[in-house]
Amino acid sequence: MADVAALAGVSSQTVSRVSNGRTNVDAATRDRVLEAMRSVGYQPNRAARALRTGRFRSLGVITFTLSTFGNMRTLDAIATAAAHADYSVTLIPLPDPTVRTVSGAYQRLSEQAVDGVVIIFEAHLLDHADFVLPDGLPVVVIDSNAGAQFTVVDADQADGARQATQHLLDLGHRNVWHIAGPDESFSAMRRLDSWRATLREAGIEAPEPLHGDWSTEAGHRLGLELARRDDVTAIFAANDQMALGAMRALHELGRDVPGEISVVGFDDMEEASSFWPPLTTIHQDFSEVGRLCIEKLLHEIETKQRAPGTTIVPTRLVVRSSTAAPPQAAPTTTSPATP
Amino acid sequence: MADVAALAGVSSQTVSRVSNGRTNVDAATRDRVLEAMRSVGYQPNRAARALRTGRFRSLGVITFTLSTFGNMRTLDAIATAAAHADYSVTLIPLPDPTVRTVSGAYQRLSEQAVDGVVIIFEAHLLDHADFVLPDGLPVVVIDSNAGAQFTVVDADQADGARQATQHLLDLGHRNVWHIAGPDESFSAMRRLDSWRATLREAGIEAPEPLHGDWSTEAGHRLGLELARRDDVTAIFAANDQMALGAMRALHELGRDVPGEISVVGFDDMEEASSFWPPLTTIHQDFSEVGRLCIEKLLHEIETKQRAPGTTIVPTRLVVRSSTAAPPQAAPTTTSPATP
DNA sequence: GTGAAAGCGCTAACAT
DNA sequence: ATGTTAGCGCTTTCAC
Repeated sequence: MADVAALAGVSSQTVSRVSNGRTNVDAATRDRVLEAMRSVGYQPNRAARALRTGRFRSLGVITFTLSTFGNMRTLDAIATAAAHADYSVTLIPLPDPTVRTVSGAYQRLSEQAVDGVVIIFEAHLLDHADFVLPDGLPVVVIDSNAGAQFTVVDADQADGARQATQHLLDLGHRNVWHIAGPDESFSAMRRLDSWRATLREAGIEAPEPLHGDWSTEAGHRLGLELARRDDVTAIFAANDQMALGAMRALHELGRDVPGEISVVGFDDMEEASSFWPPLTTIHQDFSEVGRLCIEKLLHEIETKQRAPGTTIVPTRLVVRSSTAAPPQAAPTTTSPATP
Repeated sequence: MADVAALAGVSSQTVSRVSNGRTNVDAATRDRVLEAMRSVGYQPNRAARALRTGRFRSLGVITFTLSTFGNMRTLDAIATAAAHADYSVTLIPLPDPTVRTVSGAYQRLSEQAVDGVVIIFEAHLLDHADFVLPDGLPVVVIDSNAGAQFTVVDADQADGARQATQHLLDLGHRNVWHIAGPDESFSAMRRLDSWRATLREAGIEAPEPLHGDWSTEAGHRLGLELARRDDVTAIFAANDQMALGAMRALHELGRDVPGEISVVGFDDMEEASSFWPPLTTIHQDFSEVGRLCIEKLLHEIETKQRAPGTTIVPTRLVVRSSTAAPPQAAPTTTSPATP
């Protein structure tokens, strides 16, 4: 910077002003400085700037795994939205809980040079003693019910599960079986609760749900169990991957989808429309969730005000070919009451 | 830091030494400092440290999109390996090329506070005038043929494509059609070249390849074309998603897989084993690619020595149920020559 | 083994 | 519109 200042015949302060796009610089001076910057190959030092301003212009994203479809899509949206606001995104992957306890790494997340963080996992896990967020660091949480304490952004899990279950009921199914996600997942529990509530509203006692870990393998294993029973005509899986695994199990056992058994997923991953049969599922707008996260987070950073509360992004049913009326359902006959 | 020093009754210098784990500190003094740190809630300031040392302990990952399976998995592996070495990972998403040209953002990537970068896209795109990497910044490239100039780590695309094609040939297919990736992709071209070469070695003239953009939609569209021809018995798709789309097209047109037409993919994404039929594909070890990237990059950063060259990670064929002998192939009869 | 002094590159505050 | 001064929190160097 000193070089640039010398070359342009100005003070380093003026160089700083030009570098930061301040307006109170004479046009001619600015050009001279710009030219000097170019010839010297000047590039601001972020560390020095951060040290001085106390701001890193960087956001942290904390997550256990990137390997689920939803987390990845959300991360993509977050990175894009952050870049748009000229913030960089620092990934803070967490080893799984057990390993973490041992290693004691990330004891003070605060060492990370970030102005705020997005957390993509259940907030109650933050209670771990060895996982400490610095006081005052703005935080936005996805997939959580911690709205009272944190700023939360999430897709409408409950309504999505309701739509899925209701769709099956509307088709004439007498009951709907559920392949749920793991207990620790807030979304999994929301979907499960909502599925059960929807059945109850229809006067139906929900069967015992099966629990998987979101993987196709779990879906396959659980699907095999369901496929062997002859009273099952409709399955609502808590995500597309388990739905895919379940459909594979159904195919293996020669059960026709949707002729004998209907299947609905959740997520609407890109591949879902090419599964066989194309999967009826609940569409989640991950991009919008990611975008809103950054919007909220940036707002908290800039205003220095916490704004706890929950923002819900709608989900919607996408009907494709994995659902149909149950085999034993009588065709919809014109009731005598209506001509 | 000054607070800690005062509380422990030592100089800030000693606090620094303890903070950095230097050995030349008296055990008693160290304990006193540690205790003081705890009670004050001390946490080192990364910016100040970076300013002083000139090192950020952060790695950048530059990529166009996270939405392809391979990029995602690679990023996951990179983040994990980097965290292991106590480096953080900064995501540097690039808007698509056209937008980039307009915006002129990322003109100087160097402003990012990173010690080195991993680039997950074709290196020749670096030639764009508005995309400048600072001199001397260590770089590792994935998916590239720029081994002479950069350090490159990649899966063995050529051998994978060879195995896929040969597998189909070994099954008795007289020819193999190819759904290729986009021209700009180095891996796509490697797979295409290798497919063609393998056919040529078998004395077969390769048919005209079809080009998709890696998406299931493209696979579906191109699969429809292929499905309508009656001379096609074997398809090698350049990734699993296009293979999935192609299988959907085949199902829609009532063509049996693998009875009438065999399909092979590339990537071995987690879902592939649950596609219907379970997909025969080429397994890529993304974790190993990511791990090696970081290993190489860290080595370059620490030694300050560039080490151009290409490291290849093996790929392997995973046979599942989407491939079989062609319908018209005569059963393998015992040749008169062998008893 | 420990401390004092200096300065990394930048910008906020004030002065001109 | 531009310059001067000071200092952010740390580590390197050198002295003791």
